[in-house]
Amino acid sequence: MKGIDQRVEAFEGQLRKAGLRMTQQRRLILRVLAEADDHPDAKGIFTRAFAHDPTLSLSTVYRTMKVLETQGAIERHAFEDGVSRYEHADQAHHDHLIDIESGTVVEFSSPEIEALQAKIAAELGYEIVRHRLELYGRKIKAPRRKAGKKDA
Amino acid sequence: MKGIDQRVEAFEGQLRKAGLRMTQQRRLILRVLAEADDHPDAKGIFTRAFAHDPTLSLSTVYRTMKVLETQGAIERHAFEDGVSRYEHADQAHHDHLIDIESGTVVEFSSPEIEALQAKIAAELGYEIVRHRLELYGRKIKAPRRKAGKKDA
DNA sequence: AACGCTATTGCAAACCACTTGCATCTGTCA
DNA sequence: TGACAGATGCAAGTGGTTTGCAATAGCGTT
Repeated sequence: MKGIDQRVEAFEGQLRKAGLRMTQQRRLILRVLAEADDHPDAKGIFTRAFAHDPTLSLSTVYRTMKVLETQGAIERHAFEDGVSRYEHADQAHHDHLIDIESGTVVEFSSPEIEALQAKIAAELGYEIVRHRLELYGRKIKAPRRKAGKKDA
Repeated sequence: MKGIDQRVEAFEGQLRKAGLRMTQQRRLILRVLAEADDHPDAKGIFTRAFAHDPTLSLSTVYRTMKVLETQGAIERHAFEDGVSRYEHADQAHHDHLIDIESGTVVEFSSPEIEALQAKIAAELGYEIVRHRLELYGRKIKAPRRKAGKKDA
């Protein structure tokens, strides 16, 4: 991990500026998010945080996620399973490829696609405000390997 | 309209093959869908159909949509507003651009983007099963005058 | 045309993810 | 330290969608 504390700290300042408070709960949730390398949903975040503070409530998680989202600290995604999933927003823009068998989410980005999107929108008389691009696929079974390398 | 009855008829055969029945309700809902040129949600479909048959229930609409989807007769989309919206599936594949101000849905398709998606997925070791691409944007106000007063 | 089997329907209750009202608690800042 | 507005926990509420159940109605058969 790289600088979870700094992240939390930075966010605290951001909150202050908005007249909001840095509470224990928010600190905890922030930490959980910073440590997550997947895309957990509210319940998942709650579970992880609850382990550190059994007084935490699920509504606080939801409320916190809303605050974090409004502050631009996290991004919310709703994949096909319907629930909202979150990830911290301090990374470059990217889209997602979801493994329909394992649920694993892989991130990718494609400037070419983005450019095409903008072009298409423009042709239709629109300017893109945001977009949603999700690929649902399955792993391609490695086509017979010749020199026996163990696979990942 | 172009061949709503044929569509309904064709679907009836399809149902039969699956051991399912063509009921009045399904006929009605099918008709409503065929006549729709937008992307109505369950409630919308229900409202339109209810006007023709006040005994119809919302649960039947939901159940029917599920049947239709499984049979491949319609496609279900969940845009950002969260509710499921439907459209009949007898048209070419396309994606959607949603006007964030009016909610209007514009359809478009881009073989180039699809190609890029496949390429990206392949590079990640995946084959795409399906995808979701939605552009959210706002209409560009016609840039009539160039030098000077910005209206609004 | 009536029969019987079972898919389908309507209704109400259940679900689920998420939100909210309210009384209490707790950051923050003077 | 005190006061006040923001934040929390709990429970109840929402809104979209699903489901259990008894009644109904397609559809192949007689």
